[in-house]
Amino acid sequence: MVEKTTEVPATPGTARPHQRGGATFLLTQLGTHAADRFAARTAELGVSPPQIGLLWWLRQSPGQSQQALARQFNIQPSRVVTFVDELEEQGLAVRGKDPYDRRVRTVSLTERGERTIDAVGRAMGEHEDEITAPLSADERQVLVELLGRLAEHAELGSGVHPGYRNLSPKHGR
Amino acid sequence: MVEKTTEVPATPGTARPHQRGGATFLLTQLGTHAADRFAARTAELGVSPPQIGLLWWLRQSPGQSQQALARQFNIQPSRVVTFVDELEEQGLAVRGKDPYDRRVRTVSLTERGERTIDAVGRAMGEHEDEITAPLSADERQVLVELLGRLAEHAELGSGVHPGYRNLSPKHGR
DNA sequence: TATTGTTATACTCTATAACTATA
DNA sequence: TATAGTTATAGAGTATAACAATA
Repeated sequence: MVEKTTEVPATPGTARPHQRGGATFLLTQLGTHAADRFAARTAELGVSPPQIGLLWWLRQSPGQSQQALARQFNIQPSRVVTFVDELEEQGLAVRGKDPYDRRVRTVSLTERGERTIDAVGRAMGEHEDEITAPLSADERQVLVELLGRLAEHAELGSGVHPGYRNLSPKHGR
Repeated sequence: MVEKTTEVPATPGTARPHQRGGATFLLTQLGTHAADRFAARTAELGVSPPQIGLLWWLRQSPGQSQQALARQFNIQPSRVVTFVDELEEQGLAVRGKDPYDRRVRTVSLTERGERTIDAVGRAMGEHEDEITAPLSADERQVLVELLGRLAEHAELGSGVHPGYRNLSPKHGR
């Protein structure tokens, strides 16, 4: 797969009845919007949000094995293979060999991958500015503080990626 | 399809690099979490979030044609057929005939559908309380005010359902 | 000819299970 | 026997197109 669709898939799971006002409704609405806009912005750089997650992690922890990546993002090893295949085809990452264990394939960024993730970092800054544009600096700080307390209460780890959740322990049904 | 999985599907579109602090990251994280919890809570009532959207709308606007529902939620008419099929199988809604146009099938709630959507309404209240538990009443008001301004700036309509977005005008790719 | 509802088909994404090569 | 990587298969979910009945 050389190209990859970068739109956020239709997620009926986030549907909600018509109701304004509630903080949770606004959170769902804005969270979806923010993810959409981020995907649209970074699509111009040729990378999708899940790819970005991997690139970001590889920049600070290069040479990881694919198993380590699967554990880090809590996804199936077979998905890692697909993602890394894509990144290699796009020239953003390369697989290497572990000299001590010939089973493992290490993954590192190429120079182009470095440049791309740098550009993504700049896009993230612009994205943050775009989303929080109507707020003053003080108000942004208040918002971050309130949202941070909600996240802490929800026990969302600081580095938890909603897109990489493991769906195995299904609820309901 | 008698039963329906109610988990939020894996949405790599919401993935984000490891970064705390940013308001947009928190919004995505919390929005996803809120949608997950809502789906888990209402799964006990036997309905999924997209079904809830339809039931909610049908309560206040009963007897809608399926075409009207498709326009209202900005989804394909064929999806409406599937959703209404499910609701009928679960005994939550019934199709009727339009006496003036024999092509259209109207959709209305059954008594059981009414009771279910009432229960969903109560669950929404509990859900709101759960998510905003760590905030005082004043703080909740501030949060809603700030989020409301972000939503207004993003031009998100008050009744826009992120889960029912039409994906046709694709961006990127 | 256009519209409503429906069915059929294809495509994407993902989870699971098999398979290989090493250890 | 266990583990890393890979490939193959199957299952949701959804978009698109084709179709029948009616206007």
